Amino acid sequence: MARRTKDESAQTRETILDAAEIEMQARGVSQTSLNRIAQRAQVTRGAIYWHFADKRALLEAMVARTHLPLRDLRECLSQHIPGNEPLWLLREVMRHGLERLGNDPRHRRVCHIVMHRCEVTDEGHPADALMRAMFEDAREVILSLCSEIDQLDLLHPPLSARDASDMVMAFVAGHYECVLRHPETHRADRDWAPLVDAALRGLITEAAARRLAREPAAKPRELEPADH
Amino acid sequence: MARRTKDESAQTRETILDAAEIEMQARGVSQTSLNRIAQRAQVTRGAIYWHFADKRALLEAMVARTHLPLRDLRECLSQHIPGNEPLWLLREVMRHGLERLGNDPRHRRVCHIVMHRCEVTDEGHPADALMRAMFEDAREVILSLCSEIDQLDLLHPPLSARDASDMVMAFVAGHYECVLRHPETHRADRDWAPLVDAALRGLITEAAARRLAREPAAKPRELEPADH
DNA sequence: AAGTATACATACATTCGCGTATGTATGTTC
DNA sequence: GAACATACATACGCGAATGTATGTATACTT
Repeated sequence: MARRTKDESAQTRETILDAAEIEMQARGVSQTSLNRIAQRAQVTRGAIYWHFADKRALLEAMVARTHLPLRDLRECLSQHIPGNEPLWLLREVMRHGLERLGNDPRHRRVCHIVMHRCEVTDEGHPADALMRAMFEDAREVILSLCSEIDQLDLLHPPLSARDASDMVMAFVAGHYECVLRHPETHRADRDWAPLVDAALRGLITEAAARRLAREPAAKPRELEPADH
Repeated sequence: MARRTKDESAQTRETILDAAEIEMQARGVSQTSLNRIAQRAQVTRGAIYWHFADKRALLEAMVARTHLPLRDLRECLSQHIPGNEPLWLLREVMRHGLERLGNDPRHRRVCHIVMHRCEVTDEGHPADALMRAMFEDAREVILSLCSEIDQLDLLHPPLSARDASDMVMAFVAGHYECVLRHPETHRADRDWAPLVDAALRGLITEAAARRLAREPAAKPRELEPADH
């Protein structure tokens, strides 16, 4: 068989990406041959080389398919925070970032691959560049929120906005690490709210913490995962 | 040349491990051929196969060379905590775990390799088993400390000992992640004390937090990195 | 209805790294 | 000092994965 219709071709492309996700999650990127991916996708390597230049491009497409810039998340969430207060916004961003681990299996798989199933080299792996882009994107949003919080004098001394940002980044990254690498002991579908509150509580003044505890944030509507 | 003396042989072994550390950190485990390691160590692959069964065994030896069980760290630190109070002990464990990133370059390199330069497969990479062992070892110590803290009624409601343990693990893992993966923005030689205090502050009651703030823990003597 | 571009499948050449088998010179033992 | 074990170096065979070149049937264009 050959020359399917355009829709079917696009479908083939998705099938290949799905197969790559599953195989790479199980065996690691470098241990997953294009042949294995082709077999799972019920095609030959020829099809893969038709749609993607090489394994690197395949990986990039895989990540791009699920990548939701945090900037957009902030935009979206900010519409649901009364008064747009940065502390409440930050709480929602953190909570949503962690809940996505349990809600969005594709995000979870891709993060798993990019974080643990893929070697980083000094010349820069394809996925590494994307990791860094995502990290920088998140850091920019979080640092700006922390700066706003700092300007409201809500940070617990002697913490700076930069310190708070580092803490939040490490908090999220650490829980991603635990959940993805040790799923048997760390479940993703837990209630993250108490942990987010505990993390924030350490960063802000006692007064701010008490206000935060009194006002459990309004739950925003569910966000649809980025389809692109 | 052949048949060096026993000391020289041991020296060769160390040289190979050093070379493996450097190469694997730069290129990733699977992208580092034994040939490259041999070249850097000024030997041939024959020498490597004499000292190690295969690449897996080489990696294991590399990790074993720097692995310091957290259990031992706790033992060691507990001698310097007056009254052996679990909250202060936990603070020292966290602080020391992070400071080791800046102090012990070998530990830092090996952690970098095991966390980011090495693919995890489902059947279990050699380094993965060691990662899990280290993680479990740390979790056991930290969870037991959190349980003690919980029994003293120092945990902020509604947190359980398990919650607190998860938070501490994520805190440390997250900062390891940030420092190792993004060294240009996250330095390891910073002062970790304020961040450790902030993390703990969110986990414990306000009263306990105030007591902790009043008593900056006695700095224990430096620990020598695990040799052998 | 014919021609062309598309969407693959098939076949081939090349490279590369691993493991092992074997060679060899030197320390060590008796 | 002869025999043996050690600590490597050298050489070989192998499989596996990659990239490319080519074949081919079908959709789309005119």
